[in-house]
Amino acid sequence: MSVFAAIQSAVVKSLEDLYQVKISSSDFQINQTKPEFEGDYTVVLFSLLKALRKSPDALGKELGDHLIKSHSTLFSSYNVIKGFLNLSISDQYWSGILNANYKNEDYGKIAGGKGCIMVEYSSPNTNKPLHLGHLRNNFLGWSIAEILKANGYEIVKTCIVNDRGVHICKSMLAWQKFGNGSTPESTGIKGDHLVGDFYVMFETELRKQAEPLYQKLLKGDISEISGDDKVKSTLLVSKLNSGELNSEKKAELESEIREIARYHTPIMQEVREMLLKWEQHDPATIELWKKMNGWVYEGFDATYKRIGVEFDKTYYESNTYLLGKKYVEEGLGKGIFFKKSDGSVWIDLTADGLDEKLLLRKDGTSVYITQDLGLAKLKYDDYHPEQSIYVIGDEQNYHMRVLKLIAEKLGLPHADGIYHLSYGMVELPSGKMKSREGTSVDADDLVEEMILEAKNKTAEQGKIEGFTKDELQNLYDVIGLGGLKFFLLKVDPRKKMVFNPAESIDLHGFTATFIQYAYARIKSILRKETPSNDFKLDAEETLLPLEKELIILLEQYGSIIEQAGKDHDPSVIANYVFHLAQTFNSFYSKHSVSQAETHHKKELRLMICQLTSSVIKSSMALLGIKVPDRM
RNA sequence: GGCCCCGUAGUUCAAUGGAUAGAAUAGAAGUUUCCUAAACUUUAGAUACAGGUUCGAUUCCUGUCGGGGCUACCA
Repeated sequence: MSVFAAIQSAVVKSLEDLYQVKISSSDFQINQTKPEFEGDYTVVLFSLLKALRKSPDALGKELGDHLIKSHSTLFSSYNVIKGFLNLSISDQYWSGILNANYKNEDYGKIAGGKGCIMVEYSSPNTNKPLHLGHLRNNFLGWSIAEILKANGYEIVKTCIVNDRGVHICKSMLAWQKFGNGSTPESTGIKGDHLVGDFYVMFETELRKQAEPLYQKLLKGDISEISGDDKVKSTLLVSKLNSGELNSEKKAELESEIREIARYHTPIMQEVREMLLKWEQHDPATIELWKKMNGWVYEGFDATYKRIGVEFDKTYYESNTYLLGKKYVEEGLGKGIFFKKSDGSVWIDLTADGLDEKLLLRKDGTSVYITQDLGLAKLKYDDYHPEQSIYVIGDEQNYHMRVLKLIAEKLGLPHADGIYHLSYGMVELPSGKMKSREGTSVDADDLVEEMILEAKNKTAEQGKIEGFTKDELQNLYDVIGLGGLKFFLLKVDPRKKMVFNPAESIDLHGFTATFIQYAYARIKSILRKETPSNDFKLDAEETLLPLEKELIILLEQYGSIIEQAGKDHDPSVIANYVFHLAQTFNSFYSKHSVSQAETHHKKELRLMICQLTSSVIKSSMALLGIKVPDRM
C-alpha cells in the first residue's frame, strides 16, 4: 500500500473512532506538505468541518493526536495551521520502504493480468516520408503502450497503413511522367523520400496547371470545368466580387475556388483514372503500386528501427477499406441511417450536436468513416481488447467523436472501448508546418541532427576516454534520440506544442540528457560499491532532508505510473523523473556516499542510489528512452 | 455562421478547488584540493480582461478580447 493510501485509511479509521462517522477517503484531500511547513503530507480539513461541526483547530488537534496514538509506526508528529493538518511520517517508515524495495528492478510496476488494450499509432500515408508530427505520434503511442503495460495490461501495438487512395496515385503518376525509371538503387535515395519527391513533383505540376484555370474562373470563364462545380464556381466568384468582405473571408473564398481549379486540371483527371484502374485491379497499376509502396516500406522500416519503434500487428488499408459496408445495410435496417434520393447514405447526428455525416457515396463506394467502422470491428475480432486507443491528432477530434457515436448507435460491442488519444499539433516558431508548402521538418533529418549534436557536445565534454567506437556511437544515439523523445513527450499530449530546433538540441535543464547524466553519476558510484546489507535506522539517527526527499519521491513512483496510465499521459512520467534527477543532483552535491559520515549512512545512501538508478532507468524506458552507464 | 480547444515569468512548459502559483531557459551573482561542473547554490521575473459560485478559483460558470482546430460524396 502506498503511503498516500495508508494515510487515507488511517484518517478514515480515526474519524470513525473519534466521532462514529463513516467518512470516505474521497471526502477529504491529502496533499504533499509545502516545503515551507513542517511535515510530509497534509490533510486538508475544510471539507470535513461542516459535517463534524468542529473548528479547524479542534478537529486538527483531535485528529492529529489520535493518528499519532493509533498509527505510531506511520506518524511521528503533526502540526495544525489554519485548516491544514500537517503530518510527519516517521523516519523508520521511510527507511522501511527503502529496505523493502531497493533490490526490486520492477519496483512500481503492477503485475499483469488486467486484460488487453490495443494501441494504434503511427499510421502513415505511403506517399511521403515521416515528419516531425509523426514523431510525436510514434513516441506517444510507444510510450503510452509501455505505461499501460506497466499498469498490468497486455498490449497490442498496431498500425494502420494508409497504402491506397488518391495521394498514392499522385506519387505514382508523377513517377510515370517524370521518373525515367528511377529507383532507390539508381538514385541512392531512401525509398520513402524518393516517393515523397515524386509527390512534391506532382504538386508542382498540379499548381502549374491549376493557376491559369483559377485565373479564368475568377474572370467568370467556366468553360473548362464540368458538373456541379460550374454553378458552385460562379456562385463563389460572384460572392467574392460582391465587395464588403474582410481579407480572411476573401482568402477563404479564393481557396475554395482554387480547389475547384485544382480538381479540374488534366493531371487530376489522370489521377482519378489511375485510382479507378487500381480499384479495378488493373495489373500494370497494381504492379507499380506494389513496387513504389515497397520502396516506402523499406524506408519506413529503417526509420522505425532508428527511432526504436515497432508494431505487433500491421493493418493495411488496401485490405480493410471495403470492410464496414455491411454496417450500412445494418444501420439502414435499424433506421439509424437514411438514404437520400441520389442513393447516398447518411446518418443524422444533429440531435447530438453534430451534423449529418455521409457513410456511402452515391456511387456506392465507402468513405473513411465507413472503413473505420469496419476496421474497429476487425480489431475487436482479432484481439477482443477491452480498450482500443487511437493515437491521432486533434484535427480529427470531430471524426473520432462521430466514429464512436455511430459505433454506439449501432450497438457494436467494442464501441465503449474506443478511446481517442488526441494530441496537439507540433508547430515551429515560425508557425504551422505545412507539407504542401515544404515547411515540415523531416523525421530522418531531425534524428540525424540530434545525434550529430550529441556527438559534438560529447566531444566538448572530453570524458570519452576508454570508450570503444561502438560504445561511442551508441552513446550518441542514446543522447540524441533520448533528447528528441523527451522533448516531444515532456508536455501534455493534448496540448499543441512549439518545436524550437535550437531548444530541442539543448542538453541542459528539463531534458533527457540531464536525467541521463544523473543516472551515469549514480552508476559511477555503484560500480565501485553496492549496498552490502539492509539498512536499519538507529533510534537516535534521523534522515537528512535530501535523503528523505528522495525516498519520498521514490515511494511515489507506483502512483505516478498509475496516474500516467489513467490519464494516458507520458508527460506525468517525464515530469516525475526529471524531478527525481534534480533532487538526486542536489543530494549528490551536498552529501558524499563513499565518504559518508558513518557506515550506516553509507549503506543508506548506497541503497538510495540503487533504487534511484532503477527508477530512473525504468521511467525513462516508459518513455522509450535509454540511459547510459557512462557519459 | 455552427461545434470544439487554448490564453500562466521575456520564452518553453507545470500546478486531483487548497497554504506565499512551481520548473526550465534567457538575465544577474557565486561554487571544483572531495563519488562525473552535461552539475550545484543564490537572485529577479507571470495567472489576458470583467463579473459570478465557494470558507478558498490558474482550475468551475457567464461575458469580452486574443489565438488555433473542425465544419468535403479527401484520407
